[in-house]
Amino acid sequence: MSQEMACQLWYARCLPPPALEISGFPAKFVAGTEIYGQGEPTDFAYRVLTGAVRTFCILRDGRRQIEGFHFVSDVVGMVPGDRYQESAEAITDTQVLVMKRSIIDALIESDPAVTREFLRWTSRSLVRAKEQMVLLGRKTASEKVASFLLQLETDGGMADPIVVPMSRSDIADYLGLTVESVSRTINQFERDAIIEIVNCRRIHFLNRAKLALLAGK
Amino acid sequence: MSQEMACQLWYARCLPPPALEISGFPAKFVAGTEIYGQGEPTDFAYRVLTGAVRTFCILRDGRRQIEGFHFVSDVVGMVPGDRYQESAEAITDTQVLVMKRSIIDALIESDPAVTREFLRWTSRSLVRAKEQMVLLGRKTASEKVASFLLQLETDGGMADPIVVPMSRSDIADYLGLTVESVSRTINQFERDAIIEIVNCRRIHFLNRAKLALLAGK
DNA sequence: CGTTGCATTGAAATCCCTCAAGCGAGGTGG
DNA sequence: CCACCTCGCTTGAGGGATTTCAATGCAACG
Repeated sequence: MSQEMACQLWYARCLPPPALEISGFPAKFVAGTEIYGQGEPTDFAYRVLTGAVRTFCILRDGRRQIEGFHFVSDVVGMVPGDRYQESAEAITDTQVLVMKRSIIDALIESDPAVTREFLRWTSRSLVRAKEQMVLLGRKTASEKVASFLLQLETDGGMADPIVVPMSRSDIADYLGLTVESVSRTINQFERDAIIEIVNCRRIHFLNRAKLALLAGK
Repeated sequence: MSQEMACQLWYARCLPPPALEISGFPAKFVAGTEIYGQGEPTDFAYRVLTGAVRTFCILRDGRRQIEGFHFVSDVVGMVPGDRYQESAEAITDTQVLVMKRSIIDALIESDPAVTREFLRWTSRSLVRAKEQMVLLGRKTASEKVASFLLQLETDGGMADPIVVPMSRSDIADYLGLTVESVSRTINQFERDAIIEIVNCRRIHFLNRAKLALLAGK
């Protein structure tokens, strides 16, 4: 793999600093349960060991915007301020390493190498967030779903029939669409022979080039 | 002003580290001209001294997503990687302080206090970006425009009739709308006695509470 | 075998976009 | 100085992509 390619992947994943392999205690969250909630004190950060996590915001009337999906080795809850601005839930049964923020923060304060790692990580997360802003603001439903599928492949590091751990509803709230639109679009992709839906949680790419073209940019 | 309030503003503004008051040379950009372009090497960062700047991405077919507006004391071009992922243009005539990235990067490498400042700054920018994702993905046109107007007031630190330095087209591409929708919404706000349009670049708030309610969250 | 939750599909509605024209301020040249 | 042009903003009418509403299908589970 070329240097260039490695860099691309690094960008895509936004891998957290190795420093976050610091000591913590393991915990399990059953699918659908809350890991932390909007407004709670930011006492802990969580490294995903198995499973997958969603972070999201809820508007007064219940509309939900999923800000990101987080897979093995990702870290969630590492946000500034003393209250979480968003919530996090386990998508599937999930094991995490729970780390005290006070310890991490102390490490950031005391070890410049760690600080720099976090800065790199955060900067890349910011780049990612900006790409998502382009998707949300200016892409059509087809483009959104195509982008998402490709993103899922890179992020999950999936084998050929990629696994879709999240529900259609999660995908919708991540892409700024409705469940129905997501469903319709994915099934249209199958009719167009771009993908094959093995089952609703397992998708096989038939025409990656077409998908990439649709994803636009 | 309470500590709490000061913190809110700090969040809203995402002020860059004072370390970025490091030496550089001044430059002027006429309204509408490019400061840096997508794909160019990231040799410089720019601190806005006067005027306003927009950063944005362009899709193949010309669709544009404005990622942010940047006012006096903001810094643009401080992104990871060796190529800009986005472009930046002067909205009005703008004076900037041009700073060599190599110098800033060296400073980040050598001075832990500076590194921490940048980490805080980037983290807050990330929080801001996530809020924008909620806006783009889940808010209606009215909610988007209301949010924008309030945001403009906080960011610009404007007096009562707030100044709108950017065009309707810029606003549209920032909110994921069309020029027409922005225009219609703003004028509807005036008909509803929520704002008074002194002229298209100067708006007076008549009912801030209503506006905040509309902005949702 | 009924229940429950998620996914799919269809039909109708709606919000926002597209297209088109008019308007007004600012700049330019005759 | 004023006609004229240009560009950005506004306004209207119509259309379309996506949502909403509603119903059905389907797989997991007790």
